[in-house]
Amino acid sequence: MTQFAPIQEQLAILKKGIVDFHVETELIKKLEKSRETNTPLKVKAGFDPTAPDIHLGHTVLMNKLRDFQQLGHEVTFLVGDFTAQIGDPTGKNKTRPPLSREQILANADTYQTQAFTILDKEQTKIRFNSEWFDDFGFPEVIKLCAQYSLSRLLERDDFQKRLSAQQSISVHEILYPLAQGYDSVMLKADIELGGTDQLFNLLVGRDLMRSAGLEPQCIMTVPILEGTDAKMEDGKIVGAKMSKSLGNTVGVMEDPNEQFGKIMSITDELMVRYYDLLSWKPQDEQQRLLSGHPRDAKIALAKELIARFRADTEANAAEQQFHALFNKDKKNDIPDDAPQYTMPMPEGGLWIVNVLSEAQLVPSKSEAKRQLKGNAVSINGQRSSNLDLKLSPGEYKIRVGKKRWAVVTVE
RNA sequence: GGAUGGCUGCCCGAGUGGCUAAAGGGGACGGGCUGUAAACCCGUUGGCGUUUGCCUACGUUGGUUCGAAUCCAACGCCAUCCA
Repeated sequence: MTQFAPIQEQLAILKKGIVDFHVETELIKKLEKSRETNTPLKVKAGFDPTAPDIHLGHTVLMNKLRDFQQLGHEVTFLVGDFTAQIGDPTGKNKTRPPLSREQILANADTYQTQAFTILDKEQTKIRFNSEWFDDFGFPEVIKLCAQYSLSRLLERDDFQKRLSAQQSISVHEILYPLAQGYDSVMLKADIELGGTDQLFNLLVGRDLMRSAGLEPQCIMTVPILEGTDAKMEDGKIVGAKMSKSLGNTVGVMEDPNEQFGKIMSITDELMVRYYDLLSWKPQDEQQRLLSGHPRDAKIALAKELIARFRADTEANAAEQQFHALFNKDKKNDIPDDAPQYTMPMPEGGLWIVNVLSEAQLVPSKSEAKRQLKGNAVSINGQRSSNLDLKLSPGEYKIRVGKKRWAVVTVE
């Protein structure tokens, strides 16, 4: 008896939401064999150990891996600790400082903790590609390079772009796809998953496996999630991918109140996309929510995600916090957990500009003055644009704009 | 090794001797309108001094000049081409 579901059933689940899929007939064969021998398929996904924090963008891939696991297959998390030293060419040509062994291990560790809010620990294996690359000698490098042609490597999209823009390509960059492909050889992966930007690398893996006499891996790519700042233009979502360096992420480990707020602030169109790629709710329920008030649909999404990464109670707390803060119709209230500051009063009163800057509500005194002039500052619910204001002893609830506040006690 | 072009504020980009804290755009922030959405309108966008003021800034270091982002020299970095 096999523990695996019928092929067509599995295929339907696995194909959902996939952008590129190579090659369906091969996957069907693999699934058949898996059923016959009652062995799970080996699903490979790479992870870049330079950034330990995972965000919603990464979870799109995780969600797909989870589908595999729920069907009984085995996920291998490949930590690219060796390849991290090369750096994927897609990035800007900043050379990043090489990470220490400890740093990589620490990153891999936090990464897993976060990943396991989605994935099943039992069905996940962790491997490091330094296992085989640390002792990889120059003769072997030559041998590996001999299996692929330069013209094929240069077909890669961003190499093409750089070539036609007359920008330079370093030699080590073209080795990256080979290294990643070789990982698949070593792991004997049945399937490799990645973002659509990984398609080229994944395909190289197929070729290298073939030349190594192995059955080539199947390939699936998932869409790249747009960051929270993506907007709608001409009926299309336009925006950079979610990435920490762009500051448009919602982190899995982030403060739930922040997560809630960030999700509430995305555009309505982007919300539909987020539902599509992130929600685990059944299709009909998603439809029902999306046909209602967009604000309520966003609330439901925010709660679903926070509950997934944390707990239901935290999701509810975040919702309440949100309502407490913003539903009171601009009462200029500030939350209970506002930062507290106590300041001594100098001769003649404490100047408001100093208060704002010392309470870290603004980055500089000049900025404090600007915000005052811009009518952004409220004190105990009263707007004030008085640059000369001095505070006498007492407690003040001070708010700058919508999102910055503090309680200041003047002694 | 040689030749050429470039290096300006968060980003792009104008600026070829004083009127330049540096046009314009983007982004960001703030205000209005809202659903902490979008769109739209308005304002702000180096720091410090509570005004008039001072300091720092146009790759780096020196120089010319009463005065330099702007002229000169050397160096550094990026890119392209030739070898």
